[in-house]
Amino acid sequence: MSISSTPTLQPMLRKLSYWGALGEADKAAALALPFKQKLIEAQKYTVRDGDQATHSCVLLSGFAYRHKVVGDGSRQILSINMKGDIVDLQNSLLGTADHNVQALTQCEVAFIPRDEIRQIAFERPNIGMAMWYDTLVDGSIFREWIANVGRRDAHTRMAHLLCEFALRLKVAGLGERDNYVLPMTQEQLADATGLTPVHVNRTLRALDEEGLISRDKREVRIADWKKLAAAGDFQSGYLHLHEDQTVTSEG
Amino acid sequence: MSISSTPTLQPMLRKLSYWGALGEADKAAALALPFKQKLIEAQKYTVRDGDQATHSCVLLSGFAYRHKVVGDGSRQILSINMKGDIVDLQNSLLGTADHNVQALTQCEVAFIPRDEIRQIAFERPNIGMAMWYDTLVDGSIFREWIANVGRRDAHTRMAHLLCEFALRLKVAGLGERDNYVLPMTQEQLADATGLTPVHVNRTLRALDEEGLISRDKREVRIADWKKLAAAGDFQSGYLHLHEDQTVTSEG
DNA sequence: CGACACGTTGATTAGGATCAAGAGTAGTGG
DNA sequence: CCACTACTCTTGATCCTAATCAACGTGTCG
Repeated sequence: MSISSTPTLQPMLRKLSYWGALGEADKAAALALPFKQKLIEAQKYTVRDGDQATHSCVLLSGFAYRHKVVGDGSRQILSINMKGDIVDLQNSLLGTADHNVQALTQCEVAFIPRDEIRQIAFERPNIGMAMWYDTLVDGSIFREWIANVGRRDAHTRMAHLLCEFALRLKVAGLGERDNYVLPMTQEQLADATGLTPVHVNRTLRALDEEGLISRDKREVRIADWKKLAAAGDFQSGYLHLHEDQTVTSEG
Repeated sequence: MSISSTPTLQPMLRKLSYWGALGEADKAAALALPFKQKLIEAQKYTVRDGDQATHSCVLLSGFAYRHKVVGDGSRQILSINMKGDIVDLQNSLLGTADHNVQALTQCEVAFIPRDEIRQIAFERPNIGMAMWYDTLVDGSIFREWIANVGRRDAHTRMAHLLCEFALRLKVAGLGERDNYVLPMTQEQLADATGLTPVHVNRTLRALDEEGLISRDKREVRIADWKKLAAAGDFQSGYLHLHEDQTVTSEG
């Protein structure tokens, strides 16, 4: 199953270290966690709503997303996950998955047994706190998304999403704040924003025509960060990033 | 500051015990946590977006809600909290509050220092896991709310909210599943569902006229649970309740 | 009894959904 | 190598759900 020559949980460690300082012993213990690595094709599920989860998935490369399907068959995307994310720490600790996890692009995923996660979390409080913190930041982003789909109009909503991606991709080392590739179709953007694909298309065009962004395929170029952040009612506090990365209203 | 003759964190302990078995020593340690008790009047804030949080609030009685205010001034309610809830474990652990916490009714609130929470969580893994679990269930409810405001129409959305309250109030020992008092104005229901007060009013009337619920002031009576759950696309899994309380589609 | 918050209802508007169709673009197989 | 296919993106026309605007009723409390 292993793909790369030196499979490693390094991306996860990077993320955890971001949330809280870890000692050398912590880092060694985290890297020593047992895992199975798999290559997941785009569109494949790694977790399905209702599954009894026994493992957590760490994204080593690629993008994944979590979503729910409601009664009439329409889909709501709940979050986008990228390199280093411990996708689904939630599902695995809660036992029963309450949503789906699906590969957005081809992904390398490390599966870590649930019990190993629990154990290291309590044997090594620094790691435990970083993991808890990670799930709390996840929760914070969910709250922002509730406000986004609940109370912002389509134009503001899209601008907000583009700003969030910009910062998160930058922090993950996957792009520049003002220039990145969005690995999603407009249909997926629609499912993330609670809009229709047609309206996403028009909203993006509007943002483009206003000079806030420019697009080439799925590459997004942010012409004026301050203006886009203002248009998107975006304040980065909810991402709980370190100060030097909270480039919200400043250049 | 103490109000009742025997101030106690018992409601919090009840909630934590619900998520995971605690030993006698765990329970004693939890009840021995230092706290300041205050009586909070309805509409008063206990936490404001942006605050540097130093304490967690435990609701000993009454109802509170968490919300965000977006750029155009409109408000999105993120969750309703009730007796026993450790409102804002998130904000206090993350350090900076990313949303507001406001009393819905008059509340008795116990404020526990943040460091005491962290300490007990790692000294007593059972308690730590229960707290983590609690924040994870919170996250699960947020995810469901994203789907609710993002992809369900007003009728379904309201029915879903009424079902959620029914179960949560019952589990908290504050009402019957088929008959409870909803301590919210229609304006607040609107802010929870991403609708307008006028449309909430009409939607409630529609549910009433269809015979799914009946109302008297703010008392809600659910005429036919199965029908309401079906109308609300409600499946209780996301609440992560124990099996005997997952009365979703059955009687 | 007056003030005020909350609930209710009607009339009209608007933001976004839906329906429909054509234009890239990439992959596939003969 | 090119036709075929399928997916994504784009645009136009129309419809509909929920928002907005407005007014009145009801209950409560000082």
